[in-house]
Amino acid sequence: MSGILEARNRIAELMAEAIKKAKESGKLPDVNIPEVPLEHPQVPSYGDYASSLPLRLGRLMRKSPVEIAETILFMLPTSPEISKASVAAPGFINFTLSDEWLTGQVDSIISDGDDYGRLQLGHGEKMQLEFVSGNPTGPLHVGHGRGAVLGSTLAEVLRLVGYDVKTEYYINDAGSQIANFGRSIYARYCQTLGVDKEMPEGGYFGDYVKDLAREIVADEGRLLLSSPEEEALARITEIAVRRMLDRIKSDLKLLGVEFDVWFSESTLYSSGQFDNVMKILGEKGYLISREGAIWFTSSSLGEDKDNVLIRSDGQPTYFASDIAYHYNKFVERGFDEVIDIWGADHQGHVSRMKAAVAALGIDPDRLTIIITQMVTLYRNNEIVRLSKRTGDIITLKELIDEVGADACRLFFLSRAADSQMDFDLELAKEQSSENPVYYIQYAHTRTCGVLRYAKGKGITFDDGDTSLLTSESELDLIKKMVLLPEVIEAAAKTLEPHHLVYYAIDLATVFHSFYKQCRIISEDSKLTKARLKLVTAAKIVLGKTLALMGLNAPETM
RNA sequence: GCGCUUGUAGCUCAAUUGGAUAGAGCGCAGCCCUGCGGAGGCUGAGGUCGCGGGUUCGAAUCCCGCCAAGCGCGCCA
Repeated sequence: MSGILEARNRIAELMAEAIKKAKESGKLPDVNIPEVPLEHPQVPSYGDYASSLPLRLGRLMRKSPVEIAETILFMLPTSPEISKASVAAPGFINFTLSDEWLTGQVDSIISDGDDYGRLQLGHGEKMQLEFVSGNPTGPLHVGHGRGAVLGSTLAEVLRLVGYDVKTEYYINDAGSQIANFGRSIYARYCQTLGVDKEMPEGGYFGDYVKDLAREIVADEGRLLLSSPEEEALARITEIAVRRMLDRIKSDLKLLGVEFDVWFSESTLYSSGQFDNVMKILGEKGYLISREGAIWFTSSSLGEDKDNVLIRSDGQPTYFASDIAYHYNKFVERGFDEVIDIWGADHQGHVSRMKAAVAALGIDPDRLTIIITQMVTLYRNNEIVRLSKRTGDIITLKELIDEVGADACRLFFLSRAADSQMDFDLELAKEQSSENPVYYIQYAHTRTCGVLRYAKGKGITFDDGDTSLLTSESELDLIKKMVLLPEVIEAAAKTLEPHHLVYYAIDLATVFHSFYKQCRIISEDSKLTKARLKLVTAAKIVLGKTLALMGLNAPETM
């Protein structure tokens, strides 16, 4: 366990011990004590941790919270982590971490190195994280980018805290939309070769469809015109989907997002898993035949209506294959927990998916669905819906090309998933020099610069004594560095990695402030060595935070 | 109409999940280079936390009711 969490636990233990002793000696009534709450006071002068436990015990114990707090404080054992504990109205106990403990953490961070922040929360539990999963019928758009950044960051965080995480992209390569896409490509293919062929109704009219058709013409020539239409259609669909997927993969790679598994929907059918799951649902009595279709009786599970699984034309719906897919995740592949990240347009699907999982006899609490709200693009305060270049919807690639991958990631990451976000393209570019991403990265390059300079001067500092770090800006920096494990813990528990962004900005701020305040390499060789250790540790923490967010940690800028 | 999500500084967003004086970036008004990288540091102005009730020691946070925005409500995915 990392330092700060040990210290925090220690404080909770000390309090529990104090209360126990107070109860035994009759100074406090014998009531059950809830878990000790510990938080960071808003005002730094109050201390590093505060507990409101006395306030909560007030009613239970029928005593004034201040009195309870004073009794606990009186009984509180001393501990090297804590230099000061005090009572504050209306019933808080405030704790200050000792300078000795804090400066000792610098050495501890250095020895942890890249493992700094590693926790054991997951205990190797098998967890699957599915995200993006955009249909291979078109390029990824901006909203997919948000899910991609959230998902990939979450995966890193959850791995770091001890989950066995697999990331997965579900490829909807079966069903009516794929058929429709194939017919659209086929029509464009024919048209490109001067053969009259109408686009299907509700087909894909984007320019990328024409581009794809032209690519296929370039590769295959007129060959497919001579095949029977059904055969040509199948072949063209296959080629087009593969090409679309390649493009999706490369767009994601630009954002630094890669997947462990690309799962094909059509394998659910070819392997018989789909039929098996339908059979199970039928045996459990959740299927009903009505109006020529087969329905999932979700209303019996508290949903507001039933849902069609097999259409009257015999074709399964997307929902049906998604049920089979989730059965595959939990039962066939044995994931303990599954997290799906979906766009806002899928939120109507959430509760019925959970109902379906429950119907299959799987505890629906093992499935967590995160909905990311919409991204609205702006340019100079005007909403941008369509790309000037193609006239189509703005693609993820265009966004990355325009603002850069790091800025793109940081921006997407800095908003909680459930709040809609506005993304002003001009602002993102204009501010590029003032952008938080550069501010954070610059802090990292500064650590590198100093360490380079020290190395050039032949300074070694393995024997540096960190207890010499006593100035306010040094201790403020250490206090912030020490918090990373707590931030990671919070991000993992709430599945909200946006905390990392705010932490990174705070960390960069205290580092820049320290850098301004303290001359690192000076005539005082002992202090120089101590400060170089501090800079080394700061580099580790900044680097780790950037890496977790999937941002570059440049040595120079 | 029903469901989900959101409403916090001029703008974009946080708030350790019920805690003490609600914070940051941008923007705005100033100040700081005799420094290892100024892509930096420091200071200031700016808030009825959408509105109204309620719950309790304590509410931006929980409950109820309004108002507003986004997304759903298909034998599309």
